[in-house]
Amino acid sequence: MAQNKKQVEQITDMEADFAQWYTDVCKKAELIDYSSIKGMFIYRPYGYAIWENIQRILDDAFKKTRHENVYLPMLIPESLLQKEKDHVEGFAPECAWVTYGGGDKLEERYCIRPTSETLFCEHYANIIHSHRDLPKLYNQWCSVLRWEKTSRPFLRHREFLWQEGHTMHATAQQAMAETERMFNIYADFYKNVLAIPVVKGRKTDKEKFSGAEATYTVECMMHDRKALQGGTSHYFGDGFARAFDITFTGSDNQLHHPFQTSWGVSTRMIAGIIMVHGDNNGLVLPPRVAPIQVVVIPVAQHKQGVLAANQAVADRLRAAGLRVRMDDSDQSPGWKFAEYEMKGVPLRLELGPKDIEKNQCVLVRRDSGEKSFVCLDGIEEAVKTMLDAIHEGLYAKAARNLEENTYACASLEEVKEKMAQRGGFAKTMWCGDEACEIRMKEEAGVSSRCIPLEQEHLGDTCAVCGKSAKHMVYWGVAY
RNA sequence: CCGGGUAUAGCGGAGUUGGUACCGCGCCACAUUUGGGAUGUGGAGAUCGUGCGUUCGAGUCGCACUACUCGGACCA
Repeated sequence: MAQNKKQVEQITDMEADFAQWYTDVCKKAELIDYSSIKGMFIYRPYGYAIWENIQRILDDAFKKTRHENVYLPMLIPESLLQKEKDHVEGFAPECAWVTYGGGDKLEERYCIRPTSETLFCEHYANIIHSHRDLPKLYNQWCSVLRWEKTSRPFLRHREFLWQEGHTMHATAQQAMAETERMFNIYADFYKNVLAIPVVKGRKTDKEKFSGAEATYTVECMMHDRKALQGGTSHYFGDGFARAFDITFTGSDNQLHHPFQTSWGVSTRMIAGIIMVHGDNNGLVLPPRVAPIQVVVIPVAQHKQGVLAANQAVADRLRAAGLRVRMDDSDQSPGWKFAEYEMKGVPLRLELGPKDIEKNQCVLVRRDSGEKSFVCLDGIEEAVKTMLDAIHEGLYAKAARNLEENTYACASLEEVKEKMAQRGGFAKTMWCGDEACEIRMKEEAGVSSRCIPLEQEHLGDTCAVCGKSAKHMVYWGVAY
């Protein structure tokens, strides 16, 4: 049987070519397919199911914090987009435009939304009149379009799926609290659902969202030690409210501008899952978003009673609330083992005649390959316990990668040298000057990832210019 | 957007000095199998990425375009 190994579609080793490994996993785990337009990807059922699980869990969290879902138009008139100067400068270069309606050229062209701040503002201006109308806590699940020059599955699409929360508040303090609250929901989601450790921090002015006063970010480290921005939460102050003339009458009977936030995560999260947890056998999915948590594989399924026994176990696990697939197709067991490993199913349950005799089954963990014989009595609890253990194991492994590849540097020279050797995150002191940030990019090839909330005192002077330091900053090469 | 590479059946490849295409896997049928990608026999599947051009004749030569891919620049 081993001789047939070469007949199987292989995944490039990540050590040999990480980018190629990533592309192979996306295609071979059947997450994605290409369409005929560059950067426009097809989310296949297995890939989309991951997104559905992410959506469901996040949406529950949003609802618990009293957010409401809405749906706004996909087209934005050019004049509306241009109302906030920084915002339009940030997004106009990558907009796609609709210029014809039917056979007629339009009087004004419409941008296909790259993000919906302007639409939300236009709407909020109509519906917010009194302090009693606040806060407004809206969220939208939709796709957005940005005409990217280069594209890669999940990492950079021209059209991608996301959620964008847009909220309005009576005071700056309330808006700031909302920015932090959603930021924390993202960080918790990464840890508790995706098993991905994050660095929580604030973006520098250079890196923050076009039009925002402050941008908070969760930064993740991939297996190749490059950074991926996992989600952002923005505080807008009242800048947009002023630009869009949104006002409300306060309890003091005076007219005020409300304060605003926006926050979002996208299908890019899936890229993070792949590159944090995956290995040379393919995808490794964290159990809480895995479309299939347990795959049940009958062994010697032609034999009397085997299928029925497998069906019974699968039914019991489903009844216990688990996502289960039983594969009774006529492929050989070995083929199925390899197939579901490539697809990253966290746990495999094998059940054959010998097991049935002993009232047991075989459980095999995807993350470690560890195999154990487990009694069928109480199998539901055993499986749940093991899925939790897998989650913890994945998190611990990713946390180790993050920790081992984050290091302090005292000078630009040191950042340059260490970054070339090992990548990862370099942490240094920084004066707060954009010029130093630009030099860091030009000479060491890294951008500032964030100013971590948890600051460390590494010294008194900026690693670039030697002037008095204001913050400790993380630097890295980002996707 | 800049630079390198690639495009032949679902996938991976071969295709000579230009003559309408071959192999392995996969797919379909049947039989034997079934605890790590099973075996045999038979069968189906391609206007060679798209468009122009050269030629009696183009998978093969030329030009353009598109897409993929790697690197860089740009960008949330």
